[in-house]
Amino acid sequence: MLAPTERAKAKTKGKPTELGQAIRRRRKAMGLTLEQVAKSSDLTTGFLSQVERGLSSPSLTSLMAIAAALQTSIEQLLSVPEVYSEFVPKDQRQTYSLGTRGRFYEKLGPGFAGALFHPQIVHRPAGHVSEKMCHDGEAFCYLLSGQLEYHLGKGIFIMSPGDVIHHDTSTRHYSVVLGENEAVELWVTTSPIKDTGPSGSAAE
Amino acid sequence: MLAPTERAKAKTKGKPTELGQAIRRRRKAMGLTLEQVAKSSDLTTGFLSQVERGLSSPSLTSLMAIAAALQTSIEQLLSVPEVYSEFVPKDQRQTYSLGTRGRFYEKLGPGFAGALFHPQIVHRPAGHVSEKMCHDGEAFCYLLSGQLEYHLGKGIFIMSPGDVIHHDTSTRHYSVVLGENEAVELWVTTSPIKDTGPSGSAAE
DNA sequence: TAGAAATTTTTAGCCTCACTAAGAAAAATT
DNA sequence: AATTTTTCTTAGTGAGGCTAAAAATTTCTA
Repeated sequence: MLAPTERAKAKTKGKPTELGQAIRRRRKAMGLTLEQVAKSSDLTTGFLSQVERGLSSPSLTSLMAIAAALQTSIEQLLSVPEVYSEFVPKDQRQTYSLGTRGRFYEKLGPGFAGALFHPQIVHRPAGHVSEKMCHDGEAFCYLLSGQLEYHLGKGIFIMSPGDVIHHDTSTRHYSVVLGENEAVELWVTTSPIKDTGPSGSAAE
Repeated sequence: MLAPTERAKAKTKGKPTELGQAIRRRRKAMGLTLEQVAKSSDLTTGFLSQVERGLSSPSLTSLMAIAAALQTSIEQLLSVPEVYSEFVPKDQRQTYSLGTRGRFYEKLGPGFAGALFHPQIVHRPAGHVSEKMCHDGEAFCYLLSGQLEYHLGKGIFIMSPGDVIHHDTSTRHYSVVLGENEAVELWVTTSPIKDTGPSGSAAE
């Protein structure tokens, strides 16, 4: 157990430094001086300089003011997007098979660092029932082919190709593949696929 | 100009209260006591109680510890998603026409409050050239039909149906519809469509 | 290229508040 | 109803969030 002063010092390390870099990056991208941001955020140039160089950590309220001055959000500043893009032609998708009754994933690129979106295409055979799920995040699904019975909270939807569904994943949800054909689903979720994919496998 | 003490007081209002509620909501959802979270985050129950009730604002470092103890992220705690979901069958998509050379949008539902995703389907005629864009955010595109020449930073990609591209929108980007047929694109972006859609219209 | 102007960094310091420990009160359990 | 658990309250500390002013560095201009 750290002594109080040492504990406080230890807690200063880490994220604030990346935050400072993100703030400077954003400020320069917008062509603003420290003085301009200081004025907009009602802080001083000296403090902003220290924040950007990781020598000081802003309070949440000051961080909000800085984000507003930079016309961005705290979320954007806290996650440091690096310019990394990937184009994935159809024939270069990576395929993952979980060996559970013919269901497999096509992961659509690794995504750039800090990306919010985690896209994938899921193939499921007729009759497949997904695990009932409920977790923080957001999911968007576009049905490419097949037929789904989608259970979302108390609601039940029959999905056909071209249909979409977009919901907060904290609502309990699961789906069943209807008919004689496999279902092909395009998913964009906020959680990495491996952890919480649109369907789990444990209950199957 | 506020006096120093008044200024500090004024800066305490706002977000921290919503943050406190989010923290309590998350903690209760996980069935944890203040004691357990306090232990995991190396803070005291007294402080957490005050944070949850908006009487204190945690430093960024403490907020990180709290988020870790709650197995979530700062981003999740700072944005309070409300449960609102919508299923959109194919034949119920709302269509928006901008009257610019046959391009039109099919907006895929309004999205629930606080949603990060803004999905839409865009139809563009052969030869269409989008505006060159560069703005904060993230975009994912799945090409449903047609052919695109996608310019992303210094890179140029020819997209065919089933191809995807996922990038940070701060990289300059635009696209051209190739061939004799229209292009149909499924987009999921972090910005509302009306503001910064996958293609603008001003330059056309 | 030198000097002026703009911008950023440094320094010293204040005082508020982030956070604690301990006890009281409230809620839950037995 | 008594006990245990959980949350809230209180008093207080000290460090760091943030300032003002000066110094250093960078950029711009003639």
